[in-house]
Amino acid sequence: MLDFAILGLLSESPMHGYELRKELVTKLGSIRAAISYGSLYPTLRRLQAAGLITEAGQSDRGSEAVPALTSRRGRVVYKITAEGKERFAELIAQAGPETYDDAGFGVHFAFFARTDRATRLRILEGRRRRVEERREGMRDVLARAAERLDAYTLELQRHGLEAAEREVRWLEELIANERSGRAPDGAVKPRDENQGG
Amino acid sequence: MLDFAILGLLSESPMHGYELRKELVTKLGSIRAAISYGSLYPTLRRLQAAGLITEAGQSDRGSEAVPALTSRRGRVVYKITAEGKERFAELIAQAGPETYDDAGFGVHFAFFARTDRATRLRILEGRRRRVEERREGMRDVLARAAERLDAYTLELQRHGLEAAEREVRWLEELIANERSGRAPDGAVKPRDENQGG
DNA sequence: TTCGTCATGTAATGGGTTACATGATTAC
DNA sequence: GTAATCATGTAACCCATTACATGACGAA
Repeated sequence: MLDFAILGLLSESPMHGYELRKELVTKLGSIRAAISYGSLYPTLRRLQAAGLITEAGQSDRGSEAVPALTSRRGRVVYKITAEGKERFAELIAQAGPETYDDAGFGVHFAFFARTDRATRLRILEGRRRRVEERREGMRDVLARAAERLDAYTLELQRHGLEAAEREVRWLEELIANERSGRAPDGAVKPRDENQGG
Repeated sequence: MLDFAILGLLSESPMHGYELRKELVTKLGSIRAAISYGSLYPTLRRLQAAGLITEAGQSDRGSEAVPALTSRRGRVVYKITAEGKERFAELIAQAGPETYDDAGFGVHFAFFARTDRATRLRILEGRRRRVEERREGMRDVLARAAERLDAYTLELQRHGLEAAEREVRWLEELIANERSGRAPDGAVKPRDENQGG
């Protein structure tokens, strides 16, 4: 999941770890808390060791003046490699069971702008089915075990059920939009969805 | 979290692992998926080793002597001990930061029927604050970074924001009910109709 | 010079999962 | 007597967290 998100962000532009973490918040803030450094930095090293990302040096991207000379420590800017792009393309094309849970779905959705429509549809439909199953489970409990459950437990189930129903409706809308060729904001999408750097 | 839930369920009635897992689903199904056996059974052993639960011995199904030798398979019914009850009382009285995230809040809420009102209020208010912070974060992103984000990322944020707003309203209702001495099932509480479209 | 923020990193740990492996009970 | 389900258990792993530790750098 982290691999996926990092590759995705670095394929938009080179960044250092600290910055990456902030971008992760703006991109995935609605589906998970900020990633910890204890997770982020080892992951960057691992991706680098695997040849999927590489240190960019300081030349490409000057939002500000980069300190001319730093000794050992200092910001390390990473950029994605050709292999990394390949790997990201593989990940973004996946649409299996692991793509339907909260985390997997969220990350995939966050990169839907660079996912082809057929894959988007498969993911949305898989996710819908998954949420419908959860919804049915909760309906079952409410129908089957309501009497022996206390008021708070019931309220929790009702709230969960409502959230599931709402998500299913949301997904149906998104699916309908995909089928009719609209972006989620209702605008008709341009033919080419690739974005420049 | 598992410890908490297991102690809570076993303090209602003795159960074996498999049964416990099913009860966990009906009690916590709205906040997390079913627990795996690879997590459940080792936890039971650990709780037993810690003296918080103990084997209830004779089965409720009338099977007699336990085969003393090699394979001691078969259902193992556990019940809570006095120490376990104490521990559960400690856990249920907690209302700290760890009680405000999704998992912690959900489990605590599921046992609200056995939590005193002051603690319920502290937890609900702490949770509300936590969700409000998330909500503000998402509002911030939408206000600050909307232009440079694609339609799907924005839709994800909007959906997350809406969910957070909804949860805050739900919590406010619950808090108001607690303050006026009503249970969430509407026993005394005049409950609104489900809002329509 | 001390504080706050940016920035990177390691060690220990945690709380689970999946895959594997087997035994006991029930329905046919 | 066998298939399905109930029931328990272990080993290996995974993906992250917290706590700790260092260091650069600008501003008060």
